[in-house]
Amino acid sequence: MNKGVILSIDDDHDLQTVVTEYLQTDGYKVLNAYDAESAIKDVSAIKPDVILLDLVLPDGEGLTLLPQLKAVTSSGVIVVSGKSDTTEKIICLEMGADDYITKPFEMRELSARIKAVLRRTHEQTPQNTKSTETPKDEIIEFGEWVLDRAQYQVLDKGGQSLNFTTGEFKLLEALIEAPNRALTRDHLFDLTRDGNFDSYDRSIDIQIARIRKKLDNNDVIKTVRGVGYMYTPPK
Amino acid sequence: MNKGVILSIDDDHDLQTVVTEYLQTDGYKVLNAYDAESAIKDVSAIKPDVILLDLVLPDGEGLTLLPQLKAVTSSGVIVVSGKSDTTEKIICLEMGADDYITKPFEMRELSARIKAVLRRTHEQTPQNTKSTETPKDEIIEFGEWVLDRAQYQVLDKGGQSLNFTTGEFKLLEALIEAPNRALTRDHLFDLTRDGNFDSYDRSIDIQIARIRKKLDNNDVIKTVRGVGYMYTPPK
DNA sequence: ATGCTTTGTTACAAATCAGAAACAAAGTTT
DNA sequence: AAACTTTGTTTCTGATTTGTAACAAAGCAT
Repeated sequence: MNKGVILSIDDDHDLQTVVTEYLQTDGYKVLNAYDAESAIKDVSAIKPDVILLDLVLPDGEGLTLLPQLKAVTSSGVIVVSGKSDTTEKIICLEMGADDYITKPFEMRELSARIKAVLRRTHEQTPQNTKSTETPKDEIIEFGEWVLDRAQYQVLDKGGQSLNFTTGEFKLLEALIEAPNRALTRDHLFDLTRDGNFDSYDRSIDIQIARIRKKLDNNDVIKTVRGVGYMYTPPK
Repeated sequence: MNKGVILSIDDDHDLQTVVTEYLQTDGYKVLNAYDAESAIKDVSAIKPDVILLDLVLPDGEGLTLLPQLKAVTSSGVIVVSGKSDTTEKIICLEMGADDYITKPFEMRELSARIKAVLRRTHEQTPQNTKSTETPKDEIIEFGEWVLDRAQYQVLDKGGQSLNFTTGEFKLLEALIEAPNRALTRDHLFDLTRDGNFDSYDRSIDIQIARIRKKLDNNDVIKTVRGVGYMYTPPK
């Protein structure tokens, strides 16, 4: 079985080995590149289905490689980065990356993401049905607001931006993705940031308060005492 | 808070001690096993949420234990190994391990991985005590009421919330999950809170009384004299 | 019945929880 | 470096939740 061709561009040979072996047993053909120059060559030669791009490359910034790659091929690109920095993530996604994964990651997660990217990139090109269809909702409307995932923004229906910070955005997104379900602070913490949650941490509470304020103190986010918070679709 | 039950299978008693103490202060219940035989017994008896499996065990290879464990339970398994060998790691993951950690490791890392595994395994099987019923038993109807686990609420059939506190909710949930079975106060205490139950503690009684009141003094919760309480499905 | 034990009820006190505000720390931009 | 943004900490406060104590009621045995 060949599920697809993957080009892994990474300076870190150990990681390369692990990733390659795993993905091969998982049914993919895997090719390796260790620097930008050979990567570009490989890409135009073989047109892989998915490209794994580590941002730390020997011959310069991997970030500059991203647009070059997108120029030569329509492959899906998953950026691999050591930083779990959200702004970098956004930059990458804006530059055309299809997904973003931070080290250290688990092979299964990588595999799942590859599968997802493959599905998305292949959905766009099978015949000409309707190219307007998006696999995942980029925009979620709720009440008088709109959550725009493409731009990481929350807007009111007039199109006015509500100046959500990234942290606030992610938290709201996490809540909205599980409507009518009470999520613990611990869980919300997990979903929106790295690190460990300890029970005296009130930061989620604060952020909820800030979100509520920006949403005009509407009660879309209910507090579930002793548990956490819950989003309830308005109207 | 009880975040979950962990079974640590390890020959190395010193490591066991350190790990156990740390995880307990971290909010988990931790059980120990020192060889394959007792491990299997323990697993089928208690169905832990996560299993820590050290590959070096006295009575043979721990690796052969892995599939046996997966056969008896759906617990997440984290393999602990002295070798940082990648192929071994892959083998473990292919055999069904959910994660892999190499010695020496930091407690915080272990904790983070446990949390991640818990999250994943619980996403797959959300509270599946009865595996024969619907996979998502988020809502349990009983008599004229509904127990909604997603929202941590008890409602009447009209959809009106009965304002259960989280403590009351958990207690009712514990009872309902074991219908027609008398549960001791001790057990109920264990199921719903942390700390030690002492025999003069009447708090369970009080909470039962409050639940009954909110359920309109119906007799869904029967008292079993000298033992504790029992939920009997109405109608 | 008569004690004795167990459970239910009530009132009250203690503990816990979440919101708000003010402030501090960290990260960005200029 | 200075100004600004974003995020987290601390403290205070009111409200809810929970536990304790005392007593009443019910169950059980003789």
